[in-house]
Amino acid sequence: MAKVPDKPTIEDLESKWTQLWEAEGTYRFDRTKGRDEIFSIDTPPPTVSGSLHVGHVFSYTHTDTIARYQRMTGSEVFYPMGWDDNGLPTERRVQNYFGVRCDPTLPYVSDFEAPKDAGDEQAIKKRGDINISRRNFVELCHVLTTEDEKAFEELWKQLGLSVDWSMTYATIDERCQRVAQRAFLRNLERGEAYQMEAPSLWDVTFRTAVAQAELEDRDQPSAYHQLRFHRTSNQEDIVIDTTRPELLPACVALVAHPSDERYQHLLGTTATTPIFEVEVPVLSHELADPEKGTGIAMVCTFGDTNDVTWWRELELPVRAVVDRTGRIVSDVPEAIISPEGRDAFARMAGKTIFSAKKEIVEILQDSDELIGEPRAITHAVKFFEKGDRPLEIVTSRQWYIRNGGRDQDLNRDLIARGNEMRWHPSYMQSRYTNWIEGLNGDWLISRQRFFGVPIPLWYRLDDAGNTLWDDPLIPDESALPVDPSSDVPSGFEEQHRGAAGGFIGEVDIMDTWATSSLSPQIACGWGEDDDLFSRTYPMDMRPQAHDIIRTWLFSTAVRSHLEEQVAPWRHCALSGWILDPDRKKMSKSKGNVVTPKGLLDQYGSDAVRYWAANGRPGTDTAFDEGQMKIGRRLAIKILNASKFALSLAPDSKPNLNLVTEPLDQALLCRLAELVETATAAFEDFDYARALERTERFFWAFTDDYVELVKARAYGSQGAEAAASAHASLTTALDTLLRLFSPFLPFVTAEVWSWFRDDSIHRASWPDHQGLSIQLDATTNAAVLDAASQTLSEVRKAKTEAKRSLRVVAEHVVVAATREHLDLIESARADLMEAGRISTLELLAQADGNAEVQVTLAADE
RNA sequence: GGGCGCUUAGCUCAGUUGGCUAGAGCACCUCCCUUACAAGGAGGGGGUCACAGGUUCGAGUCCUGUAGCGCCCA
Repeated sequence: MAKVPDKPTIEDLESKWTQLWEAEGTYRFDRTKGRDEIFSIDTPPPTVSGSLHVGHVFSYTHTDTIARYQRMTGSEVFYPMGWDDNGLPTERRVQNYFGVRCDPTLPYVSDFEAPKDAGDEQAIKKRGDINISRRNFVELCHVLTTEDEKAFEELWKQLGLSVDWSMTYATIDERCQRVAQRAFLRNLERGEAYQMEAPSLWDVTFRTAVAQAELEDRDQPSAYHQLRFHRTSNQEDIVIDTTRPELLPACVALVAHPSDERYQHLLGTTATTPIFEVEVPVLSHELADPEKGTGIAMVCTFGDTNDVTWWRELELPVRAVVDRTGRIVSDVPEAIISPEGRDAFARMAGKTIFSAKKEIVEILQDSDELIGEPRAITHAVKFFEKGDRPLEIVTSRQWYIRNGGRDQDLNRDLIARGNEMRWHPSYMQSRYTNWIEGLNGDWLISRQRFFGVPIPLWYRLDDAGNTLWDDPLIPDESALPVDPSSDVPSGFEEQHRGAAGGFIGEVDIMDTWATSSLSPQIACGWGEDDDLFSRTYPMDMRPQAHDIIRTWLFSTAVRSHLEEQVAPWRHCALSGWILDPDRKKMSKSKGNVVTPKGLLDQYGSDAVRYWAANGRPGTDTAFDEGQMKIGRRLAIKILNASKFALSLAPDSKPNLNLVTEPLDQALLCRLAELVETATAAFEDFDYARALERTERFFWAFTDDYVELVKARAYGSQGAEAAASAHASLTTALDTLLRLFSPFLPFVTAEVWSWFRDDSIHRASWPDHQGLSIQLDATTNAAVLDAASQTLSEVRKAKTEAKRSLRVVAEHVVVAATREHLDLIESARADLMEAGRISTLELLAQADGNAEVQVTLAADE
């Protein structure tokens, strides 16, 4: 047992205690415990792409307070940490850092060495990018992410997360790949995964399909172009407004609202497109907006998602003119037959959307088919959330997982899974429900990227070398993970790859969510460690930010529903965001991100945690160094107050039998109330409330109670009275340290070590009933309030007289009800000593508030 | 346009079954080197709880509407 230091300090507590916790296995998970004894936490693995920011510190601290609380209530906490290193950010860093490009058609080179000039921008620019195979590319990704993971782990340790660091995983490691591929194959087997030639939103910059969850609308300047469509006989033209005149050759129909009287007479007839002279039907559909443009729209392959709906529901043909690079295709669509039409198309072929639009506008103007000038408008356009060019819609073969977007029953089931989880705060559930209700398609999981988990399939080639997409070659589960670009399906040899009668590998990888949606399965050892799985799944808690409800939370619920017919967690805790001082969301793209390392060094981890834990569940919180300063002050105060209590009563074990003084009993009574409140708050995942109440109690404890009993504790009223104060002080200290320990793990561990041999972080959470049951039934907690209030009045009198607090109060008169005076009477001796009162007179009056008159000693 | 939240002191926020004479910290002002703590401590000023109605003995709290802000989705 360490001695109480003369000059306690919070400096360097982090390095001391992280080492001790590591050495003693304080947070080690004991997997022999049964499911009922375990509290399992599904930490969303942070994306390892350079640096953490304070938002991570914020929300992971929230989780850690819950983990620590649960551990103290006797739960065995299962709290592994993962790293999400899939995806674009890593891929781009690898490309730039090493100067390489992935070419999935290249063979794997087993003795490939990372370029020596990695990180040297100029050298890389000079030599140009090196093309390498996917497997070699992924290996380079590992080189970088391993470094990042180390840095992350160090920071988390410094922050004091009570994670079992022996159980980390990375979403691209071999086990995660195996889990992701196995889950996919099971989905495939049950018909939940399927491939389809379908229109999908396509980012021409990233050359990849984009899922519904990754979309965002952005207002873009555009322009309505008014075009004439011609009728077959000499009737008047149909005038339409379009923002995409370059898609005119892709036009397949005109569509008006069924109740729009202006166009009733046209429904069922046909019209021909200007310039290209293609005959298209005039149809009706609810989605045509009579308010928009002229009220009748041109349907193309595919200008926007409405076009896709119309194509599907009106059974229209496909007439694609935009390729995946975002350019007009070179082959003239078959539907265009007129020589003029074909010439016009030839002028657009190969051009970008932008240039093709200029070209067609010119053609339209020259032939007088464009009415007036284009009219500028602003409208919402779909973007990939990470992209900077509007998405195009292309038709391609992609893999999907059913998520209720096209299936009413599944949709309902998934919404119902939301009721199996408790949401913190509860209103967040409606975000989940609303998202599912608004789905209009299944989950697109194909990504035309390199760094990620490959879709584990091959396809046969027939004797003519055509790919037989519909009957994929499926690996045995025991062979997973596989990379179809370098591994060979059973029954084939590498030489058969790409050859007629042979096979080809699927080149796409899975969406990063297709792996990270399996974090409960990954963490709990699904299919790898059935024993662990049965003890930890479904998990108790999943914390996350509220912006990923539609992505991460939802996709995880989908996988869990499909695989285990259960909700993945019992509690979803949603944390808010960090706002900068201008109340803008902190994000890398805004460049207003604060990195946490400096803050942890400057204020101490406990102080930063204090700030974070003050952010209420689900509530956005301003970044506020002032709060960290307060946290730091609180930590120091705990050290000093503890030093005082322990130096007065070094050997005193909390023993409530010794607590005889009414004031001391009153304190413990209030303490029991505090424990009850803090416990209830934690049970409701409201760590912020628990902290706030504990802190409020603590300041009142040091300001008033400690001051009131100080003299008595030094022995001024005899041994028995002193013992009562000692027992009360040590009980309060012992309890407060436990209540603070989830928030301030370092300073509480430090103080605990001054008088206890065990770890406070394995100690039990205080029990309010255990505390109150030992108190005298006649205990009146109001004694503390009355004494504190009176002391405060005496101090006020001294302060207002601009005198020192040490000055003697010769005569103090308290006028109050008999009842109130009785309270003061029972703390009379303490009050007189704390206030340096010579004569304390209690004056009974019938009613009214207590009044205190103070006569100070004359100046010396 | 739909959904969800927020609006309380100059700032950041508490206020959880309606009982408040509305609180805390920061900032500001005054005072005090007091043997746990000057990286302290003791005090003070400061609010028609966004607005308008309603329910109630009683509303910051419940209901309705309005406005502004934010987020998510069309």
